[in-house]
Amino acid sequence: MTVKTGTVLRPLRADAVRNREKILAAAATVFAARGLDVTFDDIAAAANVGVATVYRRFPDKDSLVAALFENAVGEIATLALSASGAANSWDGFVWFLEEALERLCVNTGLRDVILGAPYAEERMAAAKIRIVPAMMVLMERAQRDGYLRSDLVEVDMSVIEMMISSLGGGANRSAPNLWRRYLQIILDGLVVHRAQPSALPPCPPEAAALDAIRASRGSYREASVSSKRDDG
Amino acid sequence: MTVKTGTVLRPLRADAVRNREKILAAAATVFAARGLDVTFDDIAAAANVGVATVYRRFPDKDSLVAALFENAVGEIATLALSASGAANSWDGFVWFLEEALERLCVNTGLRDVILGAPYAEERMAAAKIRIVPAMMVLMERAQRDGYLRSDLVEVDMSVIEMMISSLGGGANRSAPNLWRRYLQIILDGLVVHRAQPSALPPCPPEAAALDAIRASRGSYREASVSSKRDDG
DNA sequence: TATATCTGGAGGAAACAGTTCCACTTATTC
DNA sequence: GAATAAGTGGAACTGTTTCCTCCAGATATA
Repeated sequence: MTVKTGTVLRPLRADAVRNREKILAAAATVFAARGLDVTFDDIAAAANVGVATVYRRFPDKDSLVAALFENAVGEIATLALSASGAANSWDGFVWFLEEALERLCVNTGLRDVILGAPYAEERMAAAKIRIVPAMMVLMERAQRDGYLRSDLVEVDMSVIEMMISSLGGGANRSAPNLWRRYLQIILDGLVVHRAQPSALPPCPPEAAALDAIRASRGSYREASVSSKRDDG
Repeated sequence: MTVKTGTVLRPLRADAVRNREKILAAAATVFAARGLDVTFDDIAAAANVGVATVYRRFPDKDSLVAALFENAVGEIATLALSASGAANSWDGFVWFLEEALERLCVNTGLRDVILGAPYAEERMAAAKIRIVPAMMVLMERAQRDGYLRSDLVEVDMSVIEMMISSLGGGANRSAPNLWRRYLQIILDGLVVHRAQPSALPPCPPEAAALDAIRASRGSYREASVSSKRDDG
C-alpha cells in the first residue's frame, strides 16, 4: 500500500496499514448491519480508531464503498454466469436467486449498493452492468424450456429481488432466513407448471416476522419515545 | 369543535375551526405522499398556516395521526369482513388484498401506521386489532375450499402486504399501479391449483420500475451530492 | 368598540453530520 | 538509540435540521 506525497510514491507506515485494515473490516461489519447510511464516526468507533484516521485513509464514503463492494457486486454477476451453466435451467435460475438473495439479505450495505444508493455511483454502475445481461440469459433459458412464465421481463426480477431482500437479515436479526419462505411463494408464482404448491421453509415465530416487517422500512427513529415518560 | 380551557368547554373560534380543517387536509396529503416522518413545519407549510397554529391544535404527532388514520385502519378491517361475505372464498380473499393494498400503496402514511410506526401506537393498535381475526376468517375459508395453500398462516399475509406495499404509489409517482403486477405473481404462488400462470398487469416502463425500487427504500437523502463540485 | 381568542413566523435549544486542527505518539532510518 | 517523518485521537468548529415557544399584532365575537 502506497500513498502519493508530492510527486513520489511512498510506502504507508506499518501501523497505518494495520489501521487501514481495521477500518475496512469495521466498515464491512457496520455497512452490512446497518446499510450505507452510517457515519464516519460510527465506522471509526467500530474500528477503534479516531475519525480523523478514517478520513485520512478514505477521503469520502465513495472510496470506502468502492473498496468494499466492487468485488461483492461483481460476484453476483459471476453467480448469474455460473448459474446459466446449470444442467437444468430452472434449477439454475432458482439457485442464482437463492445465492444472490442470501448475499443481499445478509448485507444491507450490498443491498443499498444494488438498489442504487448515491455512493460511488459510477464505479458501482460499472460493476453492476454485467448483471443484467447475465440475468437475461438465465431467464431466457428458463423461459425457453417452459419453466419460467413467459410474460416476465428483466426488471421484474430486480423488483422481486428488492421486495424480498427488504425482509433480509441485515436489518432483522431475529429471523435471518425469513426471506426464503417468501421466495418460495414467489417461485411458485413464477413457475409455469406445478401440480401443488411446494413445501415452504418453516414459518417464523410471530414476533420475528413482525420484526422483519418493521425492519423492512427504514426502522424509524429508534427512540422516538416522544412525549413524556414518568421519570422513575 | 370545543376546547378545554380551565374547567369549562368553550367553543373554538370560527377561524380556528377553519384552520383546523386546513391542517387536517394538508396533513392527510403530506402523510399520504411522504409517510409519517414529516415535520410539523412541512404540514404547516402545506396548510398555509404557521407552525404554531398546528401545535396549538395538535400538541403532538400522535393526535394528528390518530385523528387522520383511526378511520382508515378501521376501514381495512371492515373490508376484510365484507370480503368474507363473498360468494366465492378465493374471490373474496383476492378482492380484500386488492382493496387493502390499493389503500396502503396510495397512502404511505397509512402504510406506516399499519407497519407499526411509533406514533399513536396504542390507539392504532386498538384500531388494528379487528384486522387479524377478520383476515384469519378470510384465509380459513379460502383454505377450506381448497383455493389457498394450506401452509400459509396469518403473519404471512402481513409480511406479503408489506412487501407489496413497499412498491406503492405513495412514494412512486411514475408507476402507481406497479404493485398489481407483483400481487398477481404472488397470488399465483398462493393458489393451490392453477393450470397456467394468470395474465399479469402490464409491465411498467423500465425507468418507472427502477423508481419504484428506489422508492421502496427510504429514498436516501435526496441531495447527498457531497464532495466539492466546481463552482461555476 | 372592547376583549378574549387566535395567528404567523422569527428564533432559541438541542441533536447531529461532516470535517479539520494540533499536541502528542509511533515507526523508520541511519 | 537519536532524529525525524509519518501517523494518531478526539476536541472543536461549521452547517443543517428538528422541535418547539414566544409575543406583537390581527381577527372574531358579543
